[in-house]
Amino acid sequence: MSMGPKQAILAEFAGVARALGHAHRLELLEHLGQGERGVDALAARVGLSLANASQHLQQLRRAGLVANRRDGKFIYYRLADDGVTDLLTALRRQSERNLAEVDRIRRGYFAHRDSFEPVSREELLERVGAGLVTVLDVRPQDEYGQGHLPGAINIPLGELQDRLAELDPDREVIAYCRGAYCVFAFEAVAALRAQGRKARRLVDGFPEWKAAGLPVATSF
Amino acid sequence: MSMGPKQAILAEFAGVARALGHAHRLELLEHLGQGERGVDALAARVGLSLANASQHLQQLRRAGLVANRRDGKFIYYRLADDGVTDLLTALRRQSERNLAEVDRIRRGYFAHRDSFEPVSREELLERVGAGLVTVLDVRPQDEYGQGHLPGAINIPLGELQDRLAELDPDREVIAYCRGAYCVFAFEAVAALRAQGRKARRLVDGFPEWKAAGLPVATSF
DNA sequence: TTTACAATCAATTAATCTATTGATTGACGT
DNA sequence: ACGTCAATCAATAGATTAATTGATTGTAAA
Repeated sequence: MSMGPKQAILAEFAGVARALGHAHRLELLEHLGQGERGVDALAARVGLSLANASQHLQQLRRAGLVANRRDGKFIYYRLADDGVTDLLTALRRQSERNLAEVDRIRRGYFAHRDSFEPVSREELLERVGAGLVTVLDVRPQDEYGQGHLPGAINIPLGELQDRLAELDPDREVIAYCRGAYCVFAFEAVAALRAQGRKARRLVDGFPEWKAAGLPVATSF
Repeated sequence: MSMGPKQAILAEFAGVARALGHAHRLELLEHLGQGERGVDALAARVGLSLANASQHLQQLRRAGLVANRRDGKFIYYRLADDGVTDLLTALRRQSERNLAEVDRIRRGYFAHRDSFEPVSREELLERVGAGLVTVLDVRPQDEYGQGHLPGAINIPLGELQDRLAELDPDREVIAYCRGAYCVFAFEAVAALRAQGRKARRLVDGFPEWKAAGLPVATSF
């Protein structure tokens, strides 16, 4: 079964696409978009067995989408480059355009959908510059530590109720988390609004911010 | 087996990715990037049985990547929108970046690779504006008829040797065909150079030109 | 060395995907 | 109505992929 050069190249492309063709792998990539992670941590977050997560990660590696390094007895995975986030964004855009299904699911789940008009990255930069808003990172602390928006304060979603005092009541909050479909930012906005605060969420999340070449802060 | 909303959305995305995960479907999309096509014509060009092509096309349709219409007893398929080409471009970019394999295949096949530095769309527009170049479309006549670069002349690759007289020997030729991996443009450039002509190829091909929002001419 | 643990590997089963075959549907021309 | 042809549908066998289990490899600490 000989194949022309074009077919061979297309088969390579198809291999990359197939690597994206599984919800668990997309979720792994989403987490890796936050920064480097060990296999065990990834497995726990995505809810996979260790062996299963390992095998999915290896498929991603074979497709050239992620890379890894060993440090002591841990192996850390990361996205191969920022282009991966671009590809994921392209996939999301196209999927959103064509699949009413996505919208249906999201609307069905997030009750007050008019609450969720997202803020663009440009608008966020403007309003931060003018000192008008508080940027809130609702991801777990370790993800925040690995990289976050400059000036963002970190209150993981679970602690939000108890730490409301840390947020200036007179400033609008712009919340973000992992990505466009990370539930945390939606829920944070809902919770803050329930308290009478002004709150919106950033369009998509941290990986897209980083891939757009905007500044990133780290804190350790 | 209940699934959170995020998993459900990611499963939709994965479905779109999986639709791209087969060389035959990518080739079908490449042809559809040229314009509308009937099932039979597509099957013939890609080398599939009619039923097989039909089923692949239906998978693409379920993923929202293509649409179709009926005209008499024929059913014509087309790309759902220009965003599909963007997604394919993103997939190609990422694949190229990571897969040395692609380069190896291409270099193995196209002998004089230094001959093939591509011309950007911007450079082509500039040089056409200055009247310095002849734009050559080497696709089959019917694909040309369905849409081509403004001012391009159409000489299918097979007729190139016999119709060399139609090309001004003092002007450089910029050739293009279906896409970045369409063999025709490479071979046309090689053939023209073998005749002592100046020739280069356009980076990628017609669908990308169209997706970039640049003007398209049709002739029937 | 021994122990412990992170991660991978290997092997299995269940599920899904592919290509082919032959039957069926829908639309045109006679 | 009938035959024809484009395309889809339905059913199948073969191939590929996914998740689980238990064994194995590599590294660090006891």
